[in-house]
Amino acid sequence: MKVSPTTDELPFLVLAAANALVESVQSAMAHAGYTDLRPAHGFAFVRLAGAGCTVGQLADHLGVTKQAASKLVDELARQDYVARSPHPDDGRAVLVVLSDKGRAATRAASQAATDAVSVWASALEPGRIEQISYDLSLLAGNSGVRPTW
Amino acid sequence: MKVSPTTDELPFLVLAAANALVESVQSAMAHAGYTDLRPAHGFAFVRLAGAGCTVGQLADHLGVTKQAASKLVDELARQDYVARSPHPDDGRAVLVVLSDKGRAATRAASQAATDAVSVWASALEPGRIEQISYDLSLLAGNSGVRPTW
DNA sequence: CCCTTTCGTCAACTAAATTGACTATATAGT
DNA sequence: ACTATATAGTCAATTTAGTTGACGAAAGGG
Repeated sequence: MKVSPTTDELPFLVLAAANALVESVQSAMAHAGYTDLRPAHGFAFVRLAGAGCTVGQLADHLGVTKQAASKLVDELARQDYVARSPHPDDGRAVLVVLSDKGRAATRAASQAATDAVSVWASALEPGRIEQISYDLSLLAGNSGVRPTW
Repeated sequence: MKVSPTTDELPFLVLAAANALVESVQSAMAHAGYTDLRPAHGFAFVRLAGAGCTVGQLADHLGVTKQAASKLVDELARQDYVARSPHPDDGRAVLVVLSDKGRAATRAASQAATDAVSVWASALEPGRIEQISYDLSLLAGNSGVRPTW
């Protein structure tokens, strides 16, 4: 099958764009004083926002084992970003919830991400963003946000 | 600043699209029998294709230390994907070049990536790909392809 | 020629995941 | 109600992919 030269570069562009985005958020967070948070923590916050979730659900979201998720929660709890609370419906389970500090960090990260794409969006023709969102959602399928590599 | 709901999801879409792409290539490679290669190796092949490069150049390309790159080359050499040859111009340097097997793997990976975006492209309106390439290149800036997280 | 820098590798250590084993709780079958 | 099995989470040991530090060999500039 014949493809345009552009098509060949596209995989690299998608990768590079994702990197640029994460680096931008990471840099903004570091600048805001959150030097003890890595991107993986940000991905966890996404799932924890709202009512929180169990360790197992967090593990599924991140695409790692329950043990790894448990360690991540340990870390975040030690730094006061989250708290473990007993699960109301299941005595075995642990409900992990964001603390005030955790919610503040989540807001900062979310804002940083929105800023990054806003700057980008302003460099594009109006309406292009909606197109791109739709197009990317086709490529994304049901993949999670967490890179497994 | 006010942003559309779409803008908020965009960061996740970009990440998910990148993941889907890498997973697709990885899966195709595994299916083709390359079960001993990880995405990091693929990123190395990109740089090695053509005349090859030194360990230091590879390290720069991958965004890791020279020591880490040296280990990666060890691994690839043990599996016969690359060979170390003396550098023609610099007695200290090592020129790392792809073997026949390495070139075959590189072609397979490249084809898998092209296939993935081709399938995607065929689901989009004609001409949209060129727009997306341009738009993504703005977001990508000069970021490399290798995630540092 | 030295003196300094650069290229690559060896070694030891670290970070973040894995697999395996175990306890406590929940749930299904009889 | 009682036993059997499955599930949630954690502890421990191991693996993996990277790091920092130290070094020898070759290059290059006073």
